[in-house]
Amino acid sequence: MVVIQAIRGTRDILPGEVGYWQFVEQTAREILGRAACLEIRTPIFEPTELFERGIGEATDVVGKEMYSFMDKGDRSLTLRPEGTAGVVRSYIGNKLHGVGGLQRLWYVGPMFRYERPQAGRQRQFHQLGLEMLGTAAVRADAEAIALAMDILAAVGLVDIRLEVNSLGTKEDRVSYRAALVDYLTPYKEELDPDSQDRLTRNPLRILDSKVERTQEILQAAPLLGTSLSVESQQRFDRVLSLLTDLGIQYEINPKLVRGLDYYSHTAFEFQSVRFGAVGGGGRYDGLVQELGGPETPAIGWAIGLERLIGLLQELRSAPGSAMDVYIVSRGEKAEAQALGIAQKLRSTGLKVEMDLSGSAFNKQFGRADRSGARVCVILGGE
RNA sequence: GCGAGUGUAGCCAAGUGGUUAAGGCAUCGGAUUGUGAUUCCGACAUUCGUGGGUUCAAUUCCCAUCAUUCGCCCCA
Repeated sequence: MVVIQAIRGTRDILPGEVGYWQFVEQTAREILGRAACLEIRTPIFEPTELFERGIGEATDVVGKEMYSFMDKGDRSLTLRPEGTAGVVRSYIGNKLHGVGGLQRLWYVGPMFRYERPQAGRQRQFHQLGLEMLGTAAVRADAEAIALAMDILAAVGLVDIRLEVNSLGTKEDRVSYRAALVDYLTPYKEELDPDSQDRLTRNPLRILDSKVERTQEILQAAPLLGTSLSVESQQRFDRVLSLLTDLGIQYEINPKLVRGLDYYSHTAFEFQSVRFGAVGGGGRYDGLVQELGGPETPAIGWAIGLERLIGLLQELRSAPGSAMDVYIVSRGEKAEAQALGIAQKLRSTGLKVEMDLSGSAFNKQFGRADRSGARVCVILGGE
């Protein structure tokens, strides 16, 4: 028999690890719930077109990482590569904007990208995300960031660096894009091949190239900040000042450009040493309209749970719950009684494990000890 | 999609072109023992990811394939 194995890039979250997941999810649920955020559960697959229109066809996520397939009705479907597009689709389709303006929606669940697995990267991974739809308030930007930082801190990740930047408006980016292309074009031959390609396709992404020579060239390049309109700059300053008021440390990274097309104004990432970004987000004022909804400003973020938990595992052991009682029994009569007693104790709220082996007492005691139960019930005699 | 490494039991892991593939941990069975600890005995890979090739002979050499790890691209 050939053993069937998990699909490449997927993995099982085994019982020994699942405590971390429950802990993180519960922490997030509490913090977000206290902030009037409502959970939303959307399908894990959507029409391919949703992501093409929402995320942007020029992005790598859409261009080469989508997990797409045709269904029996000849429709092109895609396993969601991120959460925002689906939430926005739902927001529009269910007319959630009619419910009274602002919606703070959060979600957690699997996402899929067809890539080579690597440290901190899988084909199926999980994200926790928040989308605040229907507000352009500067305070919303700070609130969204603060909630994410609260969650990271509450699970114990204190050495996460917050990087922020402003991408300005669409118009700001158009003018910046032109300025950047003007600057880089004379150096075209010296850029790495990827960046040369991006020069026409997606110039802003050249900014976070890791190629040394490319970064040298960028030293003197114009910065996004210089192309911001006065209004955009003022808006950014107000966001920063709110963060400062909240005591949230941040670093401005003028080269921070997010990978998806829909961002504008505030963009941010939560950086770790081991994985790079464990999460990130930003404002996406144009997306809802882009997908056919009413003009709706919005901001959101997502955190990668595999990465978050990977960091957490270095800091603490798995949150778990030992049994309260371990029941040992030997002999036909005692064994028959054991089950009834176990059920009775469980009905009172105790966590009870029953030994089913029927082996010698000292063997059962050994297991009772290792179970971590505080009490051992012994049934049967010699 | 590209580059490099790895693939021997639940886990860690030695090993060699040729009779029975070390060892440790864990597990299981049993014995001893007034502590569930220790000690002792026993069990636990017809087989070395899979398929093919070279060879008189391959776990060991070659090829392919799959998986996995790390890096690039990109991102969570």
